[in-house]
Amino acid sequence: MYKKKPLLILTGPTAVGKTSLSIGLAKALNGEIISADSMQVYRHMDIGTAKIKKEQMQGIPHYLIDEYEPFEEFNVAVFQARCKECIEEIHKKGKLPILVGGTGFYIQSVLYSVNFEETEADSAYRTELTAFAKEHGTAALHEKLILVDRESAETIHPNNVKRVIRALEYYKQTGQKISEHNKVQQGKEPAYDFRYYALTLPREILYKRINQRVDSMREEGLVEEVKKLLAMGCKREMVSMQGLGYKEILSALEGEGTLEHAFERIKQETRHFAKRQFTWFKRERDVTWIDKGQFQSEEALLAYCIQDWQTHFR
RNA sequence: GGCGACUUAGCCAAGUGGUAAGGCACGGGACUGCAACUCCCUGAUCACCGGUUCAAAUCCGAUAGUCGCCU
Repeated sequence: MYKKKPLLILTGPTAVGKTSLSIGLAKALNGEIISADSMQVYRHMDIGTAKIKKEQMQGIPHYLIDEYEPFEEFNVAVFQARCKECIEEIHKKGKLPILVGGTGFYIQSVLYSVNFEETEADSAYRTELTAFAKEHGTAALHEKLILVDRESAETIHPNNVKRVIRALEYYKQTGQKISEHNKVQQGKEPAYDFRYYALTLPREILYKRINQRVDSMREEGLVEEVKKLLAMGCKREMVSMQGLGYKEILSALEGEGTLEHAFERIKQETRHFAKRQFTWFKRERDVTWIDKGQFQSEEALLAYCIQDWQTHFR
């Protein structure tokens, strides 16, 4: 029995096979799926995000997929709020919410209930600081941070302009140090009876799968998809267009290099992304690793997961 | 068979006498409102042998491999 509300989390690097496993889990455990993916929330971005298709869902309800337009703003705070709503809704139905996706940052935000309420993105201030960094250099920007929040300044590398700006923004809006805020948030305990599964595969196999996936994206018409997005008015600067596969095709279409080259880059950068995901999940506490390579078949893998879940929350 | 060029880390590539730039890849790491983002860290003794020199990746000779041209 559960002491708190149950939550099953399934993650892992891109292209390990989260999607297919998630369907099996949902069916077996009477669950519904919430996507924890920063790109699949956008409509019209199907091929490049390897979004699950309607048929594949097999009737299992999916949340946070196709919920926003590519030009809408979406971020962790929005995700967290929406995700919590979905979890509640699913619980109300007496079903198990299954959070599936590769955006570790998003998963963290809901599992540990990181508090985002107080502040809001201040785009004017952000652009102002970005311009400042461009003019006076990253070191000068970093010095501003040293003045208000020495601790953050020590952790954030001066070249990491984005993070430096966020820390400054936080200070401007709240009058407090983001390092203090983070310290408080880090100590939080999960509000759920959860299991946090991270699927993994040997590097070489994963990389091969990534390459194949990118090839099939090309065959399925990723280029056409990007052209459509362009026709809809999507611009390079939009967060959605920074997605892997989109930014590369976009720049090829705008005359920077060939499509051939673009697809090579997509493969390369997807591998890098997978590596970053490993780094993230490795240091995340409470993760249960599941090496897919250990199992003879999908079924065996699924059976193992189901059993693990049930032995923890019988 | 002859002539010529080339041979620097997994790849690309600077360096032409004073003790090995850089880029990419691989690997590792950070990350608490842009996160599929952004950022950080990490490698060689210069094909091989011999010689010249206080000192050679850099000069000379031999060997091997690669490429080009010639008969």
